[in-house]
Amino acid sequence: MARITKDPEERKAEIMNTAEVLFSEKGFRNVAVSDIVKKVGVAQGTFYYYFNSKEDLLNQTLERSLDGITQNLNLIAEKTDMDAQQKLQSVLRLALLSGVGKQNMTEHLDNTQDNDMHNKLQEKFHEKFYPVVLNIVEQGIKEGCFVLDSYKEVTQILLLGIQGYMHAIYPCLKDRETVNEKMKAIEEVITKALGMKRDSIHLGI
Amino acid sequence: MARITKDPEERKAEIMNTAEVLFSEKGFRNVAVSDIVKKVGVAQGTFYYYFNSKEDLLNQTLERSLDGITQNLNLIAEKTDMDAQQKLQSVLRLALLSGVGKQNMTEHLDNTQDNDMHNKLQEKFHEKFYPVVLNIVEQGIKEGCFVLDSYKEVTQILLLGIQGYMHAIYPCLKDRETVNEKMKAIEEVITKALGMKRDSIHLGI
Amino acid sequence: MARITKDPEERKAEIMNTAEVLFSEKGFRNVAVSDIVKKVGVAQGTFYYYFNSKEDLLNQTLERSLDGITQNLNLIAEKTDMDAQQKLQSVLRLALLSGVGKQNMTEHLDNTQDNDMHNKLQEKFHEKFYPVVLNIVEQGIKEGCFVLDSYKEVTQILLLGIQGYMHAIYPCLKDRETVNEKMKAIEEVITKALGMKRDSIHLGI
Amino acid sequence: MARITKDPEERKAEIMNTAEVLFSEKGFRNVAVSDIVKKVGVAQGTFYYYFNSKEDLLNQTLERSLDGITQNLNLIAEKTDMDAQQKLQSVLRLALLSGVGKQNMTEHLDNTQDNDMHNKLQEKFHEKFYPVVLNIVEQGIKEGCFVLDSYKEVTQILLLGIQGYMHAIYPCLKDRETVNEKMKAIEEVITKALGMKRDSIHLGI
DNA sequence: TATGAATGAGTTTTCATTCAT
DNA sequence: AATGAATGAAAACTCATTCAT
Repeated sequence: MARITKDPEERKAEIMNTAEVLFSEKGFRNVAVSDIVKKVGVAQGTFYYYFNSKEDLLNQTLERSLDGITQNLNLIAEKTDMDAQQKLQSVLRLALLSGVGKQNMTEHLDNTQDNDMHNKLQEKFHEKFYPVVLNIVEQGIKEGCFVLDSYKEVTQILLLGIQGYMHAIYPCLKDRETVNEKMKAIEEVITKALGMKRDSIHLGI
Repeated sequence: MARITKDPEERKAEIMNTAEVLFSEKGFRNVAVSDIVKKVGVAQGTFYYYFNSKEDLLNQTLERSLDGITQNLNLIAEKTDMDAQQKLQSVLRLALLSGVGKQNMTEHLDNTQDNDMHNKLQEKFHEKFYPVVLNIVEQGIKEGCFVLDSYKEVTQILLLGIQGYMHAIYPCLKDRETVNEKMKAIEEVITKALGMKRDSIHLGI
Repeated sequence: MARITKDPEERKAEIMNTAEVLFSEKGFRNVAVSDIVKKVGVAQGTFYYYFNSKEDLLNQTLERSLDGITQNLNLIAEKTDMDAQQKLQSVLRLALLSGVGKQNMTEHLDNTQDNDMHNKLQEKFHEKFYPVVLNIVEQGIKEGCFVLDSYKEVTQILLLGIQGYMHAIYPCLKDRETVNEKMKAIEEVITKALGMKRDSIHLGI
Repeated sequence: MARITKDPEERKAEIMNTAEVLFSEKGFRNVAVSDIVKKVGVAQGTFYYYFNSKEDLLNQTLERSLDGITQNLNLIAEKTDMDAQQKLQSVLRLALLSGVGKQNMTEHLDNTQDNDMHNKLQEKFHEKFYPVVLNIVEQGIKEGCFVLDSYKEVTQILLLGIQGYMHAIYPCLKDRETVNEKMKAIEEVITKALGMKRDSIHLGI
């Protein structure tokens, strides 16, 4: 077959894009490397020139897809003109919204199919997200607008709860009304658990 | 090979026990049916005499391993001589403690290995646990000792958060001190999120 | 389970009846011994008390289902008040008609599924049918109403042709009109190949 | 094991050839894919690189084995310098002769073993053969050298009869004498059933 | 960089049959 | 006559990965 040489970066991106689509359609486990290369139009071996393994591809794909959010997350966190509560609100909205986006990587999967990928995504997300939020919480405590004791642990519990909750309710998020209702619940837990004094944060759309 | 006939219940339990051990050692995906039967000392066919598939075995095993807790959970929930706060405390302690026990099914796994089983267990656990807790929360609201709005959602978020948290910190639960520290965090979230008036619940050991 | 003892013949017949139904529904290969015993309501072992093997069951079942026709076939063949042509006609009608009946043992099968059974049936049928027809043909030659040289071979070819043809067209035999049309073709071949002088035989309905 | 790369076409042919031999020796059902690859000396996976399934291999093998005849069949059918009777004779000889050759795919089988393959071959053969012969018969009717009514059906019956007959007598075809005897029978049926005016066709060797 | 043929271990599942009771 | 638990061989297919070119 004709040998088509491309810019390596381009080629790699091509593979990752295709994989991302296939993974979200059929689940990591159910997508064979051969499926990916077939769709991209390259040889089996080419894949292994760019990635060490299928697992490696998954990692890179997930990593890449979190990079965007992470950057924005950090941007917010570093703002000096926002108080902790404002930051928290922004950061949560961003995460929740993009979470919905990220969802497209997993939404078609019934549970059995592909927990691997979903878990990994969750985990990686938590890894990026937790430090940022923790930072904000610390700021909030210093500023006196959050009041809580085991703030590290509580923050972790809250984030994990929200993540799990979002995962559980994704299928139900059809209309704005439902979304807002769910968001209200999240607001409530956060507000109370962080011991916010003033008014609560607002996440609805 | 010598044909050893046993009481069906016994044989089935034998298989399930062995499977439980192997699953926790190597992960569901990494245990072949052939591994199980080899260890039990029966023929491959015998396995399929008792279970429709490997998946079926997993379901039954998990189900069985939750049965005990579920019963106790319900026992507590139905008590008439405990107020909501007492019930909640008991129920959480039970879950947390047994959760530690349940851990033996997953403790040896590094993360990559076996999300299938773990997720399924989580899910099944949540299915059993959530209704019970929800009931208690409703009771607490009626009794006036819990104060919160979106109680259904908040309860769900809290439970998922705790589950996720427990999962995340299992490797760290070495000494009583650490455990108590983590428990304190859980107490704090719960107490605040449910808007408990009086003193908080206590989960430490 | 309750042990229900029955008259052996009855029990055996019960199994054969059930098997016949299942075979015709799903094909010999696709019916497991366990399916049969389950439906009959006896134990696996009971099956092997009555039959040496699954194959044995098939043979006996087919044999039994051909016995009826064979008897009738012989009855006709032995008549002394019919000439060869009349006999041939009767015999063919009988076979064709019962063939349609026999069809219920194979009609639901797509070709891949179960040629074993069908071939065996065909073969057994031919074994019973051929001698009878051959006999009639010989009579016809003596009587002078059939004129042909290699009568043994020609008879065989004709019968095999008809069998194959019937098999091929079974799916099309919806209405009387179609049937008659097909029968006419059979009449034509027979009449010509056997070199019948007088008018032809008639098989339509 | 040493990795030996070959021209794909060659490798595929190699597999098909080996399969053809094994199938004819032991029957399709009784040949495992592992048998084939072992004999060819390639890995199991290699097989599935070239064929989608064992069934697929069978189809391709049979198809290939009919290709030669089919081409010759058509060549004859399209001749303009032969009358229908000549064509029919040529076509039948070709089929009968090659049929004997084709026999190597099934000759070692006792009846139980392998109807799948044989039926499929028969069917595929009929599919190719029937249209050609039908065409010739139509030509013959136009030319006036064949006289019959339900020519389509009659042709089908004749071909199926001959096919079945050939199958039945293969084991007996030892010497030229026997063959000629059987051929004579075929000639007779054909000649009579098609209502040939002039002298009959001749198939002997 | 890229190809694509080749690898081969690994897995679930089916089912006819046996046999101790 | 009947049970039903137990057997175990067999078999098709998958797919991540390798490697000679």
